[in-house]
Amino acid sequence: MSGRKRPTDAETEILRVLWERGPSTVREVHGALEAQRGTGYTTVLKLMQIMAQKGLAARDERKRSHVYRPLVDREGVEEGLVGDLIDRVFDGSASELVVRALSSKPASTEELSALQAMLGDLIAAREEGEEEGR
Amino acid sequence: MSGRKRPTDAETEILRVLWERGPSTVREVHGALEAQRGTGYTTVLKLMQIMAQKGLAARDERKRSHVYRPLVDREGVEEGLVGDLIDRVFDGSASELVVRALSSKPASTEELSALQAMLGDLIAAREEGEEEGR
DNA sequence: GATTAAGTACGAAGACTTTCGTTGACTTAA
DNA sequence: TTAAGTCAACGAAAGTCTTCGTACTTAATC
Repeated sequence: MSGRKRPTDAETEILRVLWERGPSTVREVHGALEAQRGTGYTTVLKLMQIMAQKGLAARDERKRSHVYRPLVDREGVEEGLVGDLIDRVFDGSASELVVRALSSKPASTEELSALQAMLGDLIAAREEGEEEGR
Repeated sequence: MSGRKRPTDAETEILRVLWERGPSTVREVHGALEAQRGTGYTTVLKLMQIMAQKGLAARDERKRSHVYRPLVDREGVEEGLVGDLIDRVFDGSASELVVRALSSKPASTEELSALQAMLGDLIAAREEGEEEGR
């Protein structure tokens, strides 16, 4: 098995920086992070070392400042985190979670329309597949 | 401030039982839980004591077996958990989370249709409100 | 060469979660 | 009235997460 368990909060935060920036040094990640949070440099360093150990990231040690890159892809991690929440809290029902998501963080009307269209496409695709199956 | 922080995994699991069953004793919660997980009785007891202390639940000590009831409502906790994930992982965008949710746990076609209809209602409601504003 | 700066490595502390054993009190049945 | 069962209360242990101080190394600068 590879990255089965969900990354911790701090790890997720760092992964987001790595996904955003691409391969980065500890200093760069720390710089990106301290804008929002006031974490110390060695804290970020330690976390990234642990992440490398866990297989969440790999590091290139050729340069003096090691360069870290994510070893897990964004989509997969996001799906894992959401899926875990769905299982733990919403009894496995994605649509229950969607309902709560929209009441928690109301989306713009444009986003809602886009979502609606996306659902329409999904449904249409399924109906097509169904017809082919006959 | 009341229940600001998100409940832990174990706490959430117990809250779900309390929401489902209504006010319950430790034994009852333990019974409902051990079907899925093999947690010991005293573990559940301790967790529920902590939850009472944190203000997540209240207990009635009049009977010998104390009866616990949830002090936080399900919708609010669910919104908190989802909202937290949206903030931490999806940059505050609910629709991004929805996309991931549907790829992580594909919903049935019926559910998708229901969701689509719900979005339609939401959008319609907003357009009405907009017109009134003029 | 000596000093400063920038890095990494290490270890440990503190907080939080989860787990359970043990104890003592109370209840019921024999 | 004992014995057996049920329960709450502790306390403590183990695991995880996050944090940072300190020490060591290497590079650049004087």
